[in-house]
Amino acid sequence: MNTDLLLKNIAKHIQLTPTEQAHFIALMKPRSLKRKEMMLQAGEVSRHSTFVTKGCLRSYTLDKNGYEHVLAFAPPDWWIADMYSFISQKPGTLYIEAMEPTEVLLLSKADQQQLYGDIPKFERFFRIIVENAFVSSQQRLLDNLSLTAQERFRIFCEKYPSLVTSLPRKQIASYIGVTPEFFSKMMKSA
Amino acid sequence: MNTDLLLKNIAKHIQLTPTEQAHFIALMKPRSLKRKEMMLQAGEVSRHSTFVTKGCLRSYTLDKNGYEHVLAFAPPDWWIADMYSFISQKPGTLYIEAMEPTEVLLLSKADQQQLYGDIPKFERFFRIIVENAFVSSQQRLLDNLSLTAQERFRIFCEKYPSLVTSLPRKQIASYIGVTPEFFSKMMKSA
DNA sequence: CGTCTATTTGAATGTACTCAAAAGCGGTGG
DNA sequence: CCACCGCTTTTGAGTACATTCAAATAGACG
Repeated sequence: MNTDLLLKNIAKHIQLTPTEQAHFIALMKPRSLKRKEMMLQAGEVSRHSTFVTKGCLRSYTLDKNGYEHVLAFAPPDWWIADMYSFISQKPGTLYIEAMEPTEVLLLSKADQQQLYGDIPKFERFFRIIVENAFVSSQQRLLDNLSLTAQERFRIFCEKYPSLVTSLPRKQIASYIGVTPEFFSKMMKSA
Repeated sequence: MNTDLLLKNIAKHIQLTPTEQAHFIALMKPRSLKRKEMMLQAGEVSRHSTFVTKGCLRSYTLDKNGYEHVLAFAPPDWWIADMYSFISQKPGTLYIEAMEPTEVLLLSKADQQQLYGDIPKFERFFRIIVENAFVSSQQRLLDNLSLTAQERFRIFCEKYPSLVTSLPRKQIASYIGVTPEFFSKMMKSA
């Protein structure tokens, strides 16, 4: 299992001793997912923080008309969860699905809480991760309020250059908040 | 200055000893703002976390056409900041303005960092605050992607019942992402 | 009380959606 | 490795939700 990527991800924000590294890694449980396999379904309780080492996950909701709305993509080196469900331990509203064969490392809620108490540096690490996620989410919200679909797509291209070429257009359309039909027309005229 | 509200706000998530409480309160600097007074301008660096004890703040951006887009309202018992600027200590994009005579308590970035090291419970407190803010932000993003203006307004009414009656409709319109003109028409037909 | 801002109203416009159907592409099994 | 099937992408016509601009009215703060 690819723990190098994870340790480097963590080293961006906190420094761990070799012992702490080993202790932490021992808590991470690997899991492989097939293409289209579900990590989490709406209605379930999210019991883990998930770190992606290979492939790609996406989280989305279904609206009352049955349409999907993509909340996030998680390529390698990203953390993902249904944060609402994870912190409240109540049934969530998100689906998390593998878009291709994917490998993840799972940290259980209990182990994560334990880690916060044992090694406060980890509380700092996850605080920083969530702060950054919050900033991104707010920026995306403002982009949705103030920009056209065309401009939101341009920003998506800048922010996720590798995903632009690898993801189905339908998924990108959903992320930026337009229908696949409109996205197709937009691409032609641009 | 109203430190009771602040101590109760904190007690929702962590327990402090009387000494810790006193130490913390000593770091909070009070400030009064007049109606329409700016706490922060776009282009400035956000140097404090702000806790509102009276009145109401709002954060917003200006788009390239000069239109305002409200990111957040902060009535009493709420924390607010330009999180991007606060964590990066770079010039931000948000304006934070008092909507009415407002009283706040300010915690400087330096003092907050110090607090994280001295009393790890505070790192936990702010982690939890940001986690909740992140969940709200994501939910609002999904609402903007999947609901009509009508439905977003209904959700706003449920979530901020006190603000619905006290805020100018123009501000609510901006928050839910429609023009004041359309908001007016929507209210008539509903 | 006066002025400035918020709100309403109306008409014309635009951006993006819905529905339907054809064309293209890719994964999976034989 | 190929062919088929299913899903993605495209295309077109009609429609809806929301915007823009202009102007009248109402309301609130100093």
